[in-house]
Amino acid sequence: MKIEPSATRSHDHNACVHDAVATAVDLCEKRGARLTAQRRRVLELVWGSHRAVKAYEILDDLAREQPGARPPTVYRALEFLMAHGLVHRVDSLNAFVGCNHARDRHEAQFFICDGCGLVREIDEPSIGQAVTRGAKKLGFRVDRQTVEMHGRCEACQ
Amino acid sequence: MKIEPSATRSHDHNACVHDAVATAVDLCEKRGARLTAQRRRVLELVWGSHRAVKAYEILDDLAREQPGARPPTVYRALEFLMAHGLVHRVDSLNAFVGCNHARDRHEAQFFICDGCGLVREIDEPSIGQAVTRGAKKLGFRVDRQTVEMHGRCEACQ
DNA sequence: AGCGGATACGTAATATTATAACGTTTTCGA
DNA sequence: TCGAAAACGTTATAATATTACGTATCCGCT
Repeated sequence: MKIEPSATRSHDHNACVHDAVATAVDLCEKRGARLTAQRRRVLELVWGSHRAVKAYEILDDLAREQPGARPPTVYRALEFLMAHGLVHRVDSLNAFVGCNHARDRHEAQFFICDGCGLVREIDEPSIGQAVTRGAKKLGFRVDRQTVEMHGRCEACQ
Repeated sequence: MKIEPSATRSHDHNACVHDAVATAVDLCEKRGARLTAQRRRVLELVWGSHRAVKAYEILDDLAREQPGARPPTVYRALEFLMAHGLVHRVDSLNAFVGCNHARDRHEAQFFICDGCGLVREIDEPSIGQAVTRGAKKLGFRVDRQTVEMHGRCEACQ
C-alpha cells in the first residue's frame, strides 16, 4: 500500500499528496477516527490530481490494485473522507476534490476551470458574509453551502 | 393540454404558474424561440411546486398524459427551458426549479430548505461582487456560477 | 486472553440520473 | 411548395449512486 512515484506527475505534486496524507493521518488520530488503508488509498487517489475526480475513476484505479473493489467501496471511503473534511464533493461536476486545509472547519468555495479542469478551493470571507446577509433577509438558517464558479483559469483564457 | 386546477395547490399558486407560462410565451415569442406544447407542459410541471423537481418526477407526470414520454422528452424540454432562463438546474439536488424572473439575464442563487424542500431564488448582488473579488485575485474568468445554500427556512426552524 | 458490540468491509443487486444514436415528423423561410 | 433546420419518437445504454445483507475486524471491557 505504498505510494509509487508516477512518471506523469511532478515531484512537487507527489510531495503534496504525501503531505495531504500525513495531515489526514494526524487529524484522524486526534479525532479517534479510523483512516483505514482503503480510505487512505482513496484519499491518495483523489489527491492524485488537482482536478476533481469521478467516483468511478477512483473505482477503476482502485480496482487495478484490488480487484474486489466495488462502488460501495469507493462511496463509503468518500463518505468518511468528506465527513472529516479531507475531501469535498463538487456538485456541479458529480466529482470529488481533495481539500487543502482540512484542519479548520470551513465552507468550501471553488473556482473550476472548464478548460483544464483545475479546481481551486478558495476562502473568500466576503462571499460568506454576502450569503449571510442574503439569508438574514429571508430569516433563513444556512447549514451548508455549495459555491462553485465555472470559467477559465488565467492560463486557459 | 389545458391546465387543470389541482385540489392540492392553492389558487394563488395556480395563478402563479399561469403567470409564469404567460411570461414564458411572451419571452419566447420575442426571441423567436419555439415554446412547443411539450415544452410548455414541462414548464408547467416544473412550476407545479415551489420545490425543486426531479427529471423523472416530471417524466412520470408527463407520461400520465402522454404515454410515449421518455427521458429524452423531458431532458430536451429542460435543456430548452434552461437555455431561455425559464428553469434552473439545482446541482446539489439533481433537480430543477422554475425561475421567477426569467426576463433579465441573471445568475441564479438559491436558498434551499432541507425541511420542507422550498427553494427560494434570490438576487443578492453582494454575493456576485464578492465572487468577482475572489476571481480577480486568481485571474479567473467566471462564466457561470452555482450558489446553493442549504438549511432551514424561517417556518422550519 | 476472550467476549461482545460497533465499525468496516465484501458482494450482489438495483435505483437513479442522463445521454447517444438514428430515424421520422414538423416547422418555416426562400 | 421545396428543402433545410428544428423538434420529436424510440431504443438502447452510459454514468452515478444506494440498498441490503452477510462477514470480518477492531477495540473496549472484564
